[in-house]
Formats: sequence, C-alpha cells, structure tokens
Amino acid sequence: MILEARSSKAGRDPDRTRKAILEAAFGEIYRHGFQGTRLDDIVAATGLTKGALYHHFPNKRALGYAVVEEVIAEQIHRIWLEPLLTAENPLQRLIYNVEHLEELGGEQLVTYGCPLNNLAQEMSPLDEGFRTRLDEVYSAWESGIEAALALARERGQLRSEVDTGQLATFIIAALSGCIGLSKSAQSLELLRDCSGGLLQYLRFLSAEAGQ
Amino acid sequence: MILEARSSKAGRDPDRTRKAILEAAFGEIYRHGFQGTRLDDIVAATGLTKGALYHHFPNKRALGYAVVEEVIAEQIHRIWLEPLLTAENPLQRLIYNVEHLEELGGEQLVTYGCPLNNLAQEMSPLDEGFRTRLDEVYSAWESGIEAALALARERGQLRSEVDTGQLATFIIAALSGCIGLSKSAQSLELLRDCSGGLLQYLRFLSAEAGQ
Amino acid sequence: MILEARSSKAGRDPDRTRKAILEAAFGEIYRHGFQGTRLDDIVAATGLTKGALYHHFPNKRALGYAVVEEVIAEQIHRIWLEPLLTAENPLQRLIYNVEHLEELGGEQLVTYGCPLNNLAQEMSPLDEGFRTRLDEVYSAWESGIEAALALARERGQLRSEVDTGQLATFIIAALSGCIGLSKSAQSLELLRDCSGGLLQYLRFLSAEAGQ
Amino acid sequence: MILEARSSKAGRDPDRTRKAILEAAFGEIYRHGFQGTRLDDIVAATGLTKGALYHHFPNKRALGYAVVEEVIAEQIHRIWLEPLLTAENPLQRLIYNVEHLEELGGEQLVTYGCPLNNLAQEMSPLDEGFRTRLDEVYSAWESGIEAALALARERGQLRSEVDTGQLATFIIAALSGCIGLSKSAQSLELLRDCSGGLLQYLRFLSAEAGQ
DNA sequence: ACTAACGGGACCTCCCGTTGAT
DNA sequence: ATCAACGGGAGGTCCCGTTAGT
Repeated sequence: MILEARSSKAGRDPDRTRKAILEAAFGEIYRHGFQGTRLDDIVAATGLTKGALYHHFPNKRALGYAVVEEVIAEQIHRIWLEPLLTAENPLQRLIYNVEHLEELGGEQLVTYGCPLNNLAQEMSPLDEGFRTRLDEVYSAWESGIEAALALARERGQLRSEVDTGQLATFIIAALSGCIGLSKSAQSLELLRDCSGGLLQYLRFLSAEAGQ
Repeated sequence: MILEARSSKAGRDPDRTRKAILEAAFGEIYRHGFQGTRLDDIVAATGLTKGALYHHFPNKRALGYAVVEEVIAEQIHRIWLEPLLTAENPLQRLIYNVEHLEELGGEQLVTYGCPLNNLAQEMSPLDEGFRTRLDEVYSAWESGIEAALALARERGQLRSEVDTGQLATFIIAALSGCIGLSKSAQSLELLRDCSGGLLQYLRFLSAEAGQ
Repeated sequence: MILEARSSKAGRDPDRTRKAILEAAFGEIYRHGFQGTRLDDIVAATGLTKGALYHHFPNKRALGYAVVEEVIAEQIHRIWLEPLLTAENPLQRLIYNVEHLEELGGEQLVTYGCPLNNLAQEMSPLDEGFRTRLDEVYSAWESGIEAALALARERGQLRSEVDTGQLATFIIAALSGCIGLSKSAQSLELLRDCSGGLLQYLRFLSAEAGQ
Repeated sequence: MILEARSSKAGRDPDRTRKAILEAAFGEIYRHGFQGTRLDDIVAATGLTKGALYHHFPNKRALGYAVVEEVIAEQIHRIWLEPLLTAENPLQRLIYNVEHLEELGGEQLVTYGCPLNNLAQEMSPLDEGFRTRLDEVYSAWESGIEAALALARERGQLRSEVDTGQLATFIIAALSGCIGLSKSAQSLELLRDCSGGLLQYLRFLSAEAGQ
C-alpha cells in the first residue's frame, strides 16, 4: 500500500500512515522473517522515510510487536474466529476452513507459509516479548476452535468423549505442521495430502457421532 | 566440543576440527537461527579462529548446508530411521518415539524446538540451497516412517485402508506442529497434550486393525 | 578538505559533504591506487564516518566511478579543454601546456604520476565500468586537442598533411608515457627531457607550416 | 605451466618449480595487478601449494621483485635488446618492432597492456623496492635503444643533430603511452593509429638523413 | 622440497537508530 | 508529521603468512 502523494504533509491521516507501515512491515516480515527484514525496505514499500516510521514506532522490535498484535491477530480473528463462532454448524465450518486452506491463506501460503507460525518459530526463543504476544494469538485461535468443537459436541455432532481443548490444540498443531511441510517442499499437493490426513481424523470424530 | 589448546596449529586432526565446527555451528543455529548466528560465536565455541573455519568451509552458507546434511540429517537418522527399521515391531516403536519426544529431542526441545523445523521455516523461502537440502531430510524421515507403517499394515497391525504415505507425512507435520506450539508456549505440558492428540489417532488406526 | 565539526549530523550541506568525500577519495586513490585505497582513510580525511559515506555512495566502486566522472574529468577539462578552446592561438597554448606540465599537474606529478593514466592502467582491464568512464575522459581530452590542432591547421600554423585525430591521440599517449616514465624514475629531469622530445616533434610540424 | 605429477616430490627439479611459480605469478600479476593478485591463485595455477611458494620466496613482495628481475627484464631483453644489438640495421629493426607491436607483445597486449608499464604505474609510488627494480629495467631498455640509435647515427641513417638519449626515452614513453591508451580503449585500431604517429616521427628523422 | 591446517587481522558492506530542520 | 543527512558499530569475507609434519 503506497500512499498517494498529497499536496501537504499536514493533510495526511496519521492513522492511515500507521496502517500503511504496519501492512508493509507485515509483508516484509512475512517474506524475509523478522531478522531478515530491513527497515529501509519497509519505508521504501510505503513511499515514506525512516523518520516517519520512527515517529510511529520507537524501534524495530516495537514495530514487530505491533504487527503481531494488530495484523496477524486480526487475520486469525477474521479467518478462524468470527466465521466459526457465527456459523450455523461450527464443525462443518471448521472442516470447510481446513479444506480451503489455500484460498483462505492467500496464494503465498505454500511459498511463504503461515505468518503466525513463521514468526513464532523464529522469534519465540529469541525474544520474550514476541513469545508472549504470539502465544496470545495462538491462545485466541485455540479457544475459538475449542468453542466451536464444544458447541458441536453439545449438538451431538462430535463424539462425546472428545477432549475439545486437546483436540483444538492438536488441530492447530497439525495445520501449522502441514503448512510448514508444504513450504519446505514447495508443494501444493503436499498441503492437500497433509490436510487430508487431518480431515480424515475430523470426519471420523464427527461421523461416528452421527451414527 | 572445545578443542584443547595445542602448541601448534598444524598437526591437528582435520576431521575432528571439522566436526567441532559443525557441532558448534549446529548449536548456535539451533538457538539463534541461521541469520541470527554469528561466525564469531561459532569460532569462540570451538576455540579456533575464523581462519580455521574458512579453511574448512568457504562461507557461512556452506557451513549451514553442511549442518543440515551432516548433523541434522544424522539426528533424524539416529532417532527416527535406524530404530524404526530395525525394530521387531515398527509401529510400537513409532508410538514409543512419539510418547518419548522429550527424552529423544533433548532437554532443549521445548525451549528451542525442532532443529529441522526451525531451519526449514526460517530458510526455505529465503534460500533454495537450504530448501532442497532440508526437503531431502524431510523426505528421508518420511520414507522411514512410511516403511514402518507399511510393515505394520502387512502384519495386520494397521487398518488396511490406511494410505501409509499420507499418514507418514501427516505424522511428521503433526509432530512438527506440536513441538512448535510447545516452543511458543514454553510449555512441556502442551507438548504432552498435543502429542497425545496424535497418539490417540495412531492408536485408533491400529486398534481397529486388531478387531 | 576537512569538514569542521558540527554539533549535529543533520543540517549539513549535502553537496559540500559529497564534494569533500570526492576530494578525499581522489587524493587517496591518486596516491595508493583504487585497490590500495581504504574507505577508512577516506572518511578519516573528511572527518566523517562510514555511515555518511555510505549515504552518498552505495559502495566503493561507485565512489571510484564518481571520482572519474566528476573530479578527474573536471581536471582534464579545466587544464586541457577550456584553455585550448578559448585561446587566441590554440597551438601555442597546447605547446605551452606541454612545456609547463609540472605546474599544471601539481607538485605531485612526478611523485604520483597522472591521475587519469594511473587509474586507467590499474582498473581498465579489471572493471568495465571504470574502463568506459576512463575512456570517455580520454576521448574528451583527445577531441579537445584535436579541435585545437584543426584550428591551427586551418590558420596555416600546422602542416596541412597532418592527421589531426591521429596526432591528438599520439600527443596524449606521449604525455602519459612521459609522466609515467618520470614517475618510475622519480626524476623531474626525465620529465623535461621526455616532454622535450614531444615538443621537438610539435615544433617541427608547426615550423614547417611557416615556410 | 602446470607441473606434471611425479611419483615422488624428491624427484622434482627445484629450479623448474621456481620457474613455474615465477611464470604463474607473472601471469596473475599481468592480469590483475600486483595488489589484485592472490597467492592462492598463483599456487593453484602451478598445481603446488603455498608451502612450496614460501619455500622459494620469503613473501609476496619478494616474489614480485623476482618477477620484475627475471621475467619482465628477460622479456625486454629478448624483444628489445638482443634483436636490436645484433641487427644489421638497428634503426630498421627498431622501426620493425614498433610496426609489429601486436605480435611481439602477445595477443593480450591490447587487453592487458604492457607488463612493465602496468607494474610501474601501480607499484612505483607505493614501494621503493619495486620502483628501483622497474627503473633498472627501463634503463636497460633505454640504453639498448639508445645504442641502436647511436649506431644508426654513426652510419648516417639518422640525422646527426638527434639527441639519441632523449629520443630513446621519448620512444619508450610514446610506446608505453600508446599501449596504455589502446588498453583503456580496448582498441587494436587505436594502437596502430598511435604507433603510426611514432613511426611517422621516426621515419622523418631517418628519411631526412637519407637525403 | 613440499603439504595441509591454521592464525590473525584488515576491509567492505550493511543497517538500526538519531538529529536538526521543515 | 515527515524528511534527508548522518553516527556508529557489527558481521562476513578474504588473504598473507606460519607451523608441525612428511
């Protein structure tokens, strides 16, 4: 998102500038990792200069934190929480999401992987600030899925002996693992195969319930 | 492995030196990522100098490649291939491995995650040389597990309709995901929970076969 | 040119800074050759830092190119083009220049030689970017001398059968050679002797025209 | 010159090894300059190792000195001294040499220039040891040409008022300059043009004598 | 006479962050 | 709020020379 030129700087919307920086930062971090991202590239992507960036964020790390809290968390919410919690049939919607990972994750999913998992694997052991923020996003994701599973179980769509908390965690782990493997292999087919393994498990847990 | 000080620079065992560099490099890369690793730290860990390192490896990247090919691949082989392929009951051994991830992966498994997955998530999209080498390790891992599954299926320990290739991929993905999640959460408990989800799936697939 | 210390890094005149870097770079390259020049010496000579240098030039090579295009080309223009093209009697002015090489070239002419020739001999075979830029300076020098010779021939000050283009090239070659020889010998006398050989030739070509 | 493998190291001829190193060093220095030459490249070109090089020469500089004294000086002697001093008509032979620079200097003359001039321009101001040795080669070259000119004058082939010493110096300077210019321009045509300028002068000095 | 392993240090490159000004 | 100019320092690369050994 490159800001269009305006006649005066004073006329710019500071929130829009902040958003633009965050988006550009997300894109660079997604493609190069946090350590591999250069601030100069971010400002170049926005058409601004470093001074503007440092006006909105005290340093690179804080910018990274903001990307986690505002961009990545928002994506998880938009894709995995909101749809599941408003769905008529949460379990079906969950299965639908797993079946349509590619569309939901964007065309770069196989190329660059999962933004959340990427950052987590890179930064969690290096920086506690990143770790706690990433962990919170994971927790939110997990509780969303667990809520959907619990609702499904209540409705008799899921085997009653299922530990919804454990299953939610396992689903996220499996998804992250599948996307990660397909990234290493650069293979969309592998992503489908691998998520197929998860789907089989999910269908088994729900199909049995239907009997 | 710190090489003891010697009176001379010549007369050393070149293979031992190379090994020492690789081990030190593996440790640094494991803890800080490849991009976050400094050659100075590697040489400091070995008691050598940059000159020695440069004598054995043309540059940092080649050193990284060698770590993948010689250290990480060897670990996968030692833990996941050799035991499974020589076991009386490969499926039991596979389950045993999943149950004892902590001991097999070392005390730092929760702290720093899976060495293979870490490098793959960081470097696969950035460097094709890394990607292909890491992909090969994954492939070897996968074929080892698949061979064990196929043998188990032959012996009637596994449901006959199981696609062993897909399942092997899914197992690796789930393992990688579980370890990654537990790293982000810094929680051993989460690792146990998550791998419990995988075990349940595996036991289901094998228990049914017994019927 | 050492920039005076200022309280701030901002608020400087960027053009002056750039000039200062170019001048310092020219001096170091002139004395040590391009490959023998260290960026540390250049920044030390200006009182700046590497950061400032890197802000104005992307790398050492680009700095070298700029020295050729802006400093050396300017010197050639100031000494050999402008005076000849505005002179009442271009041929006389050309001879005057050859007779007063020492003053025009600076006190370091015998010590360090011709800046243009030095760089050309060192870098032309090593770097095409240097070669083309140096070749352009040579071409400009040559066309200036040729223009002067052509005018002189028109006025009957030069034998009519002279090939002004060839002669201009030869004059530059002879000058470069003379300065180079005197540098190797560290002998001002040799410079005078050698340029005397060229002067004799020039006088012969012009004296005949007077007949 | 790569030494053929022998069954034993003791069986090698030390003088041949030394020669091989000198030849390889000359080639590398000719193409990359002295400062741009790496000892590793020299030893790679000979098939030896650095130990062998340091057995024959105490350091890089001494090797460079030896290249001047033994390789370059020998070339000057072979091309410019011996033929001129044994020729029936030294002046004709001198003119012949100027006319056939390309063949005498090798195919790389335009590409890489004159080995003697290259080293002189690069190293004379940087290292007094190089300067004196290169100056000696120039002196030898000059005295050879002067001897030829003096003989020619004696025989009435050259105008009697010619200062043979000055002319010899000028010839060398002009030759060096012509080769240097053609190197910068990467133009064989320019070499012919430029040496044509010198030839015209020489023919004039001799033609007049013939009258 | 020759080798491989290694020491040691210099140099360019690169990038995060700061400053005064607008 | 935004900018260009600049400080400062770290990291990878590179290469000359040394050493014990054969």
